[in-house]
Amino acid sequence: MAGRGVTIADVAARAGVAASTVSYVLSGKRSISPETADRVMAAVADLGYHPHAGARALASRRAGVVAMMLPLRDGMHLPVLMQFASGAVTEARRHDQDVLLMTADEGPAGLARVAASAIVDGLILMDVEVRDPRVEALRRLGLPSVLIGFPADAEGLTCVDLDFEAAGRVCAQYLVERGCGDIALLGASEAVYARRTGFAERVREGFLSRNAARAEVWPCPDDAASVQRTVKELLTSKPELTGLAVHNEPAVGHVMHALADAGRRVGEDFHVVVIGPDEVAERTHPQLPSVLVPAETLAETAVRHLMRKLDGIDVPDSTLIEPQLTLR
Amino acid sequence: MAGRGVTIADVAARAGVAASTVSYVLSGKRSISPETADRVMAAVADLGYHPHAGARALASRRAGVVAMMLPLRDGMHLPVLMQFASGAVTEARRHDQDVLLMTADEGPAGLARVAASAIVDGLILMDVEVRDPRVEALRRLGLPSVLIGFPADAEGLTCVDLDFEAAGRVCAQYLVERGCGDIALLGASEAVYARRTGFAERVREGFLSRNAARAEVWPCPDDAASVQRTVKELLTSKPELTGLAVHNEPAVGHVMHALADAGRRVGEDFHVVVIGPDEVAERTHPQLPSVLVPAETLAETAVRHLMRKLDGIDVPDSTLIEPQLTLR
DNA sequence: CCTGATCATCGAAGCGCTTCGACGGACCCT
DNA sequence: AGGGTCCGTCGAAGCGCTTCGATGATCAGG
Repeated sequence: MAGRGVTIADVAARAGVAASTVSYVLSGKRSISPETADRVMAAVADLGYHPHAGARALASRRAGVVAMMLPLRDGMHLPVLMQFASGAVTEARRHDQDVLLMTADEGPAGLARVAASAIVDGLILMDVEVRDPRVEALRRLGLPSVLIGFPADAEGLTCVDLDFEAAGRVCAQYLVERGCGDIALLGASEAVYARRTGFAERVREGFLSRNAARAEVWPCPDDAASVQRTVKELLTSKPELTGLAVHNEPAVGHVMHALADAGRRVGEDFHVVVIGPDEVAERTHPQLPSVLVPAETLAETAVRHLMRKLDGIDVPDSTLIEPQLTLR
Repeated sequence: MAGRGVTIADVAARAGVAASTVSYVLSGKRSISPETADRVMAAVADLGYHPHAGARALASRRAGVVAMMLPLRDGMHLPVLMQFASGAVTEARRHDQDVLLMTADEGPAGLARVAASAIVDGLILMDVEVRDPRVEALRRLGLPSVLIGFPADAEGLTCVDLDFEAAGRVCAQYLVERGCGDIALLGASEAVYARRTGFAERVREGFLSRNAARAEVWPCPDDAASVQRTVKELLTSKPELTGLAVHNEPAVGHVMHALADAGRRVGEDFHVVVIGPDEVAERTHPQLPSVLVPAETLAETAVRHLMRKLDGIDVPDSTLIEPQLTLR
């Protein structure tokens, strides 16, 4: 009934077996007769026994904890972060692991610390950038890890991310199916393209792959004035444009205004699709179809891959999650 | 330089001392001569030594980890949650502790598990409700803990929260200072009052304490129609009303529309103040002054209190954080 | 009925650390 | 000079678990 202070010896005594036998029942690493196993499990339940995490870590060289490093401070999109954290914790618990939360600003030193102190068995690194000092540290430390996102040099690393190319393709597809003639992708500002080339580039390529002849990609800053201007220029330069994909969260609202100002009726003679979180696509009138970053799935996949690696099972270096188009 | 696999014995050998001496240098629990200490610290740095967390936990009965249980799934206000997590991790690291992330849906069983496995030394429980099964478990387990929020029976527990009564008072004060004659508090729907009486009640009392004769409190659901109706009734029944405090996040936008419909010009002949997150108060035209839930401060205070408790130092059972009014 | 294999269980040896008691030397007091 | 303190350091004993090799017991095959 207690819990606090119950050791494996107590369980062993109550079940009338050796401590090692209890350990084997619990881990299943040697075969134990069903009768003995039952008696042990009953004792465990009676006493409310839980193995001491530290002792277990010391003896087995497995902490039963994985670290999750999140960019907790800056302008990351919050809902995505939460879904991610929630997905990771839930999946980890399914594998009987706990999750240690680290902030990205602990940086490489933080990684070195958790690796050396053996406080965690592995690591999930979120929001990896193209040039990320943590990536080098990771490689040096040899700590099993899974990254969300792709750094410039992913050699030998396990990475998971949304298949952004497919996302671009899905958006183009959607617009073409709606009968749009000319279509365009309104992207992020140049700055974002510069910072994480990979991901914006991949959306562009996917978008253009569908109907390249009549598709264009326009980068665009996200302030109201720039969006207003960009949309105006776009409509002028391509009079037959009737479909627009927007891969720029903060700009979505402004885009809708600019289209309304230009006399386009979205949902009727004009179509818009968003790459971004649900809330953004739901806050407009009319609500827009969207492809979202499936944070929960990403987290689950990352954790699952990490567990595999810890068990010495091979996982693919690179895993791309299929985008899901939500109609509204 | 290595890190992985470096033990205290390696450090001891390199510094030419006994392992226990290294331990004492690191913990400061016995006096060691400066020369020896220097040599040890040099060896630690050279080898990149970090104590093995499991071994340390086993021998010292201190894990160096605290758990943080968050409601990661449901409709909690996200920015608050993130600020909270970020504040807690940062403060914990200052005390050389790590943070284990748990979801509220692990419930009492989760608490029992982490307590019995000694994987954490203490616990921070966020978003405590008036009737919370975890609270009873906590008391039973005797795990050192700090709660954010006040359960019905806080006897013997350490709780931290915003001083909601002061928040109500500050809002009334603000309106009175703006020369408002009659003022009102538009509160949450009855349901919220029912769920966590404490906190809504306390705002009401604070609000009424300032100028009770000319102040009223109106509960209100948060859908557009209800808000529209409530505001209209309010303005009719109190023609001299020129100041309104809104303690109902989702309703704020609707309140502004209703006031505009009624011809009130907020910021000129009418004043509104919000109790809620910054984003809500910033999304209106004009932006509104507001009292926010200081998540980061709450988290830091909670962690600090927990550290104290772990060190056997007394902390107050109940700590109320002063509200801060942000003018805009 | 003996041999060798297989199965279920045990005991002991660590895992890397903290902590307690002990011990020699330096220092102070008389 | 002798006794008592205090200081700095050491060695050994565990913390609670896993894991390895060993040990009986059981059983099939000859």
